[in-house]
Amino acid sequence: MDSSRRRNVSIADVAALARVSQSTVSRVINGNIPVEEATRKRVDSAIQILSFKPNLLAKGLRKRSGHLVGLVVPETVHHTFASFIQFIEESCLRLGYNLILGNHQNDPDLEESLIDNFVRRNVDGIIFSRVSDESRAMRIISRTGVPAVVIDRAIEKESLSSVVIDNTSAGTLAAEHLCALGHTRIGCITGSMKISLCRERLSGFANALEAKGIALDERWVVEGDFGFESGVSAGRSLFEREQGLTAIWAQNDLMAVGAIKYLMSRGISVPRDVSIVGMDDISLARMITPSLTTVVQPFAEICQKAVELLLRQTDEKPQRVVLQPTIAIRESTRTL
Amino acid sequence: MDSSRRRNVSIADVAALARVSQSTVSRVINGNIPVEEATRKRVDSAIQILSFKPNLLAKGLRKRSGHLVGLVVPETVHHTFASFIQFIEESCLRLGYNLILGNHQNDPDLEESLIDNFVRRNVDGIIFSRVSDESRAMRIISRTGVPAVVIDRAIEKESLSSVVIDNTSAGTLAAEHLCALGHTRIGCITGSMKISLCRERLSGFANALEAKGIALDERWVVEGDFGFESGVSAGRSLFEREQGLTAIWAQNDLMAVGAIKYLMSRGISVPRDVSIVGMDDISLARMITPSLTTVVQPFAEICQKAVELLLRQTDEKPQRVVLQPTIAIRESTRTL
DNA sequence: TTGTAAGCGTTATCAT
DNA sequence: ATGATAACGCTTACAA
Repeated sequence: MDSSRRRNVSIADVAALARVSQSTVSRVINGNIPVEEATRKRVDSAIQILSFKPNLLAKGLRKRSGHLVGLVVPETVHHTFASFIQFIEESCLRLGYNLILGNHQNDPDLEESLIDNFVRRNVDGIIFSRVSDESRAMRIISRTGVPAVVIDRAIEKESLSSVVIDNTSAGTLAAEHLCALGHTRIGCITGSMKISLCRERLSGFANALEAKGIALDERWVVEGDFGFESGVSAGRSLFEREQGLTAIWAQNDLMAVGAIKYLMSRGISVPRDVSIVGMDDISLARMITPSLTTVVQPFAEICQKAVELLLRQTDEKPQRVVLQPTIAIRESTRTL
Repeated sequence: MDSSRRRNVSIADVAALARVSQSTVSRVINGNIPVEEATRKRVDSAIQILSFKPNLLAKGLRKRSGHLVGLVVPETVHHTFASFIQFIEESCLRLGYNLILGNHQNDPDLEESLIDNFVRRNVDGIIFSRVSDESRAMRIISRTGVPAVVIDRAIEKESLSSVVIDNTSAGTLAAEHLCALGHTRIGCITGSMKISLCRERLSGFANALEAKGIALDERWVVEGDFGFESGVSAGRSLFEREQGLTAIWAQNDLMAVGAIKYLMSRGISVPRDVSIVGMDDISLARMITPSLTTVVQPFAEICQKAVELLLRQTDEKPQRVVLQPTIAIRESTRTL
């Protein structure tokens, strides 16, 4: 079967077979403009017979809307991003949009070219999870006027819509859980302090502890980079010299798991000797032993909200949606 | 800045500014047809001035090629699929193609509509990792004549190109490693035996053991479904009654981790009491304690090959590329 | 080397 | 309610 350069069956073929004009076929397909029952039937059956599927490039070109949502992430292997991709694709599909995906590897040039490509495909909007070069991305976005939403990490400038979680509240949740278990010597492994959400998490954590009369000694706070390895090193720097810590909150699960890895390598037992709380609730959290108590991000809602925001975005001013985290208590924490 | 329905700057604008015809502009952009140095300069500067970016829908419509690769996966949260997405996107981008992504959730209807959508976007090819309904997918593919490649799991019919690993050899690798450590009472947790690759892995494993004079008792083989939970149950059914097993190969890492989870909950130590080998080498493998000895799949090469195969595919007959796995030895196995 | 014009497959405007 | 026809923004014969 020679299949290489077959001409697509087009609206014209349908029109010919149904003995109507192309416009009528279009009307039948889109169903917004009235068309007589009899002709509709003829058209419908012609469509069936030819198994006609309207070409989306032509439609997108004409309507200046590709029925396409672009998603930009730094990479896809991290569970967090994989979740975003999953849920965003689902939400898009539900609304009849397809997802076009790009990872910049924290390379601003790559990111720029991705955005460019998306725009050139008449995407109806772009969702960013992490931006490698804020100002540059902003510039392109505002130049082209494509709707955009940032998730997970808020942008400094208020010019873009975003869906984030209440990071202060995340810190509070972790702190209150550990306090309730009777811990008083509590440490924290943060993400990069350049990132505002990490600072927010930390201050929520510190304030909640303080409210219980517990001080967060600054030697007990160590900065990581959200990666597994940085969790290992952070664990080392917290426990190499004995400081009497009995509990740690890591600002994401990967670092929590890294810290656990270090502790176990030292023969320190979790949770008998030290309680660990993570954040994100990636699937890994249930798989390790001990399973990880963690502050859970509502990934599904974040994504759904983001897509809604993106596609409903008439020229209104940018919105910011804030969702609340919860906490899942598992085996890695216990009463002192 | 009113940005909502601005007309895109088009090739016509460039032509006007450079005082040439559209075709000349097109020639300059695509660079295949000779054009005089002077005019090229005028056109180039006009392009700069207007910061013209050719619209990809128009181009794709005209050329009957969206410069787009479709990727169909069952879901994106599993590390395996996340890896595929990552590497395939990279490979595509390197060749100037964008990636459009869809997850069918093992729902054949959804899968069909995804494929349809992709075709309607004039994709240059579709890569499948797992197919939810083989025959149906096949039908659509061959009806539309779009190039397609299956990765990770070979299709029964030889009508499609595929990139797979040598699963027999994977089994051999696992078996030989465990034999070398002196184990003789060795079990296996397989994926679904309906899947041919699982049967291949098992026979490779069994044959290699046999070659060393070791029998694989059929009570020591239990079937899982590649999920974490099934690894837990498989662990249970292998160790609930004492059978004296000292080593296990799980056909993927998730099940291996599940088995470890079960063993630890029973107070059985890995690797002191039981050695465990996984397969895939997902990032999790290095993160758990003990880190997991595992048969590693060359994800990056698989994806690169798949994209190459897909895009180089002239109307030749379907090809099958087989890649070799290796083994990474870590903490979860030790000499008996 | 360059320009003209047709075509890719839709939708939208304007008649009828 | 339906049909012609001009866009949408590009490539590609065919001419010049």
